[in-house]
Amino acid sequence: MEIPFATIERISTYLRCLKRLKEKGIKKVSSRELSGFTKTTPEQIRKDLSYFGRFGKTGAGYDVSILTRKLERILKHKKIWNVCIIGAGSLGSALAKYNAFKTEGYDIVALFDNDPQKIGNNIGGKEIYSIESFPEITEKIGIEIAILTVPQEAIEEIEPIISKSKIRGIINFVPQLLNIKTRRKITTLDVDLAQKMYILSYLIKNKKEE
Amino acid sequence: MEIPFATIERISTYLRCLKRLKEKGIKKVSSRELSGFTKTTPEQIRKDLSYFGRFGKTGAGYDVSILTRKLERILKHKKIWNVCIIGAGSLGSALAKYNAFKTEGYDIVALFDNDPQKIGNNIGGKEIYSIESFPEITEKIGIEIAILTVPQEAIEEIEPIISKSKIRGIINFVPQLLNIKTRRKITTLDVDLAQKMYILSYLIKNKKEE
DNA sequence: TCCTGTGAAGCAATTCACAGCT
DNA sequence: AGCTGTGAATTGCTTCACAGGA
Repeated sequence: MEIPFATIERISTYLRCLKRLKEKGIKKVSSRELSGFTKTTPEQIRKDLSYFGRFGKTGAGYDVSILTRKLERILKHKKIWNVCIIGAGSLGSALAKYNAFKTEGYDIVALFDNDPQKIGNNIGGKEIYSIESFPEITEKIGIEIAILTVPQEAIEEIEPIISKSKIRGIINFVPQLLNIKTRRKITTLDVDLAQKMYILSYLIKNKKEE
Repeated sequence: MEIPFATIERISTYLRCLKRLKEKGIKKVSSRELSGFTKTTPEQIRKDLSYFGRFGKTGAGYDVSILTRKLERILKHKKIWNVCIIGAGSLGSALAKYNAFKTEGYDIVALFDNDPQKIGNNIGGKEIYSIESFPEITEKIGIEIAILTVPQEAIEEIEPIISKSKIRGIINFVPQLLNIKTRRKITTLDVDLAQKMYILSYLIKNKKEE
């Protein structure tokens, strides 16, 4: 069965909420309660979960711990993913320091740049390596996910280097699609912040009055 | 007619591509050519555009300049939007320096923080103001969009302050939904980077072999 | 001939409604 | 009574196929 992409997006939201509930010591949650923390309906939550199995108890809702574990297993087949950042500019450096993903099991362990001035420096305890050593270093450390934050002009130089490596996934902050050959080989997810701005201003303009 | 959200997302991608083409001096583009820069089909592009009008010439494609202008008008009813950043931590500061939106007409002009140490400082030429002065300053400067990059714990303190202001749109990097009252009043767009990580690892795991 | 614009068809996702468990 | 899980109905989106203009 083909699982809708939107379902995957929502599942990761549910997981985030469940983790919060768990921290708060809450043991049980119903689809109705969970929907209060998201923009979805209880039916949608149950349908989404049903793609992957039966996790609830009829009449009683879901066990927070169990559901958390199950959803984690659905979304992550490794407990810890090593992640690197390509492009140690302001955004790349910030993400390295920010490191909001570590608690979720995505650990930023290295940065790469082509600026000799930067190479060897440390950002938030992570070393900046030369982009030339990308394939070796990533393989040695066991990095399979890269966050791409290079300037747009650098994209063409970078792509073949990534392509040669063992990288399996890219989060791409560069406002340009990687070429089709790269995308076929490596799963890429585009995050275009300028696009978000456009969308937001459209939504503001066309906000429904209530 | 109700315009699909996905259409709005794609339209902003088309706009980005058109701007690039314009810079390169390209005058004409067909839906087929444009689809080469996106993940869409020519039919989808034509359908998306048809929600808003007829912009092409049969047999000849689209005039890049004209279409750019039209799409900009669809997505932005103001030429320049002033934007502020709430939370001058590493992510907020990076976005202020990064400023990739300026060329798109979204200009970051101020930051806000609650740390007395930071207030008065300058980041990329933008002053950091006290969060207490948020409603006055934003109104004075004419800021209608805020980028929210505060730590999660600060959310509850921040929300009533934003609510009291003239802010109309929020790009929310905090991995938590704002409360429904705020969301009804202010258009919010959530950008959860940890969620992207989860989605990426799911996609890696379930990548279709070809 | 080439390309746009668009109804109609086809497909996919969401919502409904209820059976069944506790 | 309260809640899950899920076929069926519905809604919404995308793709098809073609009329019509340059």
